Amino acid sequence: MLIADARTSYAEIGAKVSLSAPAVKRRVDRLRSSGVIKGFTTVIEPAAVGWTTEAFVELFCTGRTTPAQITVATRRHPEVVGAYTVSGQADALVHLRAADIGHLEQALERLRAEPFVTSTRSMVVLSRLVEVPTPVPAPN
Amino acid sequence: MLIADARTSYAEIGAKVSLSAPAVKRRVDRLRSSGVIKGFTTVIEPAAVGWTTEAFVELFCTGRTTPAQITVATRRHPEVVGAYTVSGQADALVHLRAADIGHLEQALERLRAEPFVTSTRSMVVLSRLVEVPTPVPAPN
DNA sequence: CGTGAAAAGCGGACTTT
DNA sequence: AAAGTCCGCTTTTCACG
Repeated sequence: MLIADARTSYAEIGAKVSLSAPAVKRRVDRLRSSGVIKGFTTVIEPAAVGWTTEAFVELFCTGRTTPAQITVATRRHPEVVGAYTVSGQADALVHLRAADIGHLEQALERLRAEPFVTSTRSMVVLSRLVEVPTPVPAPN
Repeated sequence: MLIADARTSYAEIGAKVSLSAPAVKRRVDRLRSSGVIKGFTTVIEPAAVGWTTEAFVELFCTGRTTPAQITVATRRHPEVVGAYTVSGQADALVHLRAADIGHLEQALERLRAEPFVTSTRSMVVLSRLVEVPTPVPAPN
């Protein structure tokens, strides 16, 4: 219920699971401190705040590039909203969000300038078909 | 502030921006109805709920495959947490989350069985380096 | 947009199971 | 160890100016 709406009251959750509001709060607190719940966020429509362009970029890196290096490098670029080391030909996959194509090009140029990047392969997103904010665990 | 913590009180936000709590609520309500704010969610650690494997899969499709077709097909698979039509060799990029490699293999098999899929190219995620839940608009 | 007031929700302390 | 109850305090949400 908190995935569907992070502002759901403890009493309302309690009504669904037959628990008192304080009991629900204690459980949520426990989920937070045990790291299951990482936090509560707001889902924004990127286009509504001027971010209309999105791309996935495969990174090909020099022989001894560590994941840590890629992490610190990609974090420097505000356009990076996701980065993963992957199996396959590429070493990493980077998810970029930019204001427009010009901005994307510029961000990509900066990314390619990183010393360990040997080449890249870009996929510009034409349309977002599906995007689940949080993976919902299968209900029992 | 609601991106950083969706449960921040209106009074606290108001203190930061010099506005009364009701004024903040009215603005948030307006952002919701205008579609800027799509909702409030909880960020879960997938591994904590048993989803330890992740992959990005490029989809190569038959000549006349529509985005709508890909949308309905991918939505049928609960492992799909993201899907995008893209420029480049591939027609679409699909983000999958599964319990383990076996589950991922099975999900991939099901995806490949879709009639319009001619071939796929998978990148299994080795480690998640960066993941921003919501793209934070640059502060002025 | 601010104010003030009513209703709802939160988060302790304490008791019970 | 975890749930329930009680209760003061905060937050939400409304009507009004």
